[in-house]
Amino acid sequence: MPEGHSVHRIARQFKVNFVGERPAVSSPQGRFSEGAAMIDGREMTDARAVGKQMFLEFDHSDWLRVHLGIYGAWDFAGDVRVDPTIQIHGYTPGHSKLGQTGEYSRPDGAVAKNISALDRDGEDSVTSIGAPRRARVRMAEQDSEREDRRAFPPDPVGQVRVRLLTETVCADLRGPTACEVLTPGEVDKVLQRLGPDPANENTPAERDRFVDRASAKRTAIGLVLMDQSVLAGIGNVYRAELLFRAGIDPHTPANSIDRAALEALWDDWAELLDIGITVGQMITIDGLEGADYDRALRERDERHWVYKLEGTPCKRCGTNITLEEMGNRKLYWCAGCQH
DNA sequence: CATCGATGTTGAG
DNA sequence: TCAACCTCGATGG
Repeated sequence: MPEGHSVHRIARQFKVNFVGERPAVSSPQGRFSEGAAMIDGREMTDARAVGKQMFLEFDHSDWLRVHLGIYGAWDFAGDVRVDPTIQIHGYTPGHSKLGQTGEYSRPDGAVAKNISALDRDGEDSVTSIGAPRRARVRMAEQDSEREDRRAFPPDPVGQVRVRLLTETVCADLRGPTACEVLTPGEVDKVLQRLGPDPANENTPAERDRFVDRASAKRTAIGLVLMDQSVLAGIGNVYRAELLFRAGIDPHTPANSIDRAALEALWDDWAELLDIGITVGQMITIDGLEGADYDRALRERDERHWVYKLEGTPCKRCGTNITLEEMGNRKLYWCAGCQH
């Protein structure tokens, strides 16, 4: 799925295109007709992401909670506005770059240099930022933007669980694991079961919350990082890549890891997440520039250290990358680099 | 064109 | 522990 970064991107798209509007809400597929009727025509007053969950608020009271699960996706259509803080890459024939992103500044004031490579004209790598334009924008595991010549609003394609529709924009949800209307109290209950999310609050206190929860567990750190009640938003890709970057063996019991090392994990996660939100790709190899960076945008193998690279030599030490099962998921790591 | 597998979670057993 | 959820790109014949 979409790990945490995608959900933050989608929430930003809702902020820009729907908050302040009174969308018509329906369930073309029918499986969410009752819930849709509860929020139909009401004003969307907030859009938030916490970990992998998104919450859309209506009339400052009820919330639509959406979890994309492993293959859920949102499709935006119509005159779609792209949030100025995010980039969307995709093949868009004849579509020149609409905006310059320049260097990308992080909340701490530092500048992530490898992002600046985006300001170049690319044949099939396009940075899309700017005014609303007629487009189809898919927000899922892999975001994309295409021209859209269909009439507006488009006929629902496939099983659309929810459609939100304003005069100018349409958002279709398909394949979610969760889609329900909640009261504020019910939302609180969900949030209580979620750990901190550095994209919402990256403070020493929040970092301590993570470190406290993690160091209370003797479970393998590879499992703890996937536990959404410890740290919200990490999935299978970021887990593998974060542990490689930290040089930590995924089997290490969390409670045997230094506080300082756990703090460093939080900091690194905050940084990777930030890049993921901005770029729309899980770029977990640092310092790529120019053609290398462009290649990383297109090819998964070029942006990761270990994920789905089993059997190939580690890019750092040459040891073959290991694949094993951990917690019903595939775990990729380098026995040469991670101890 | 059929089949597989996935960046996730829930809930039955 | 494992199937179900229900989508779709990648893979193979």
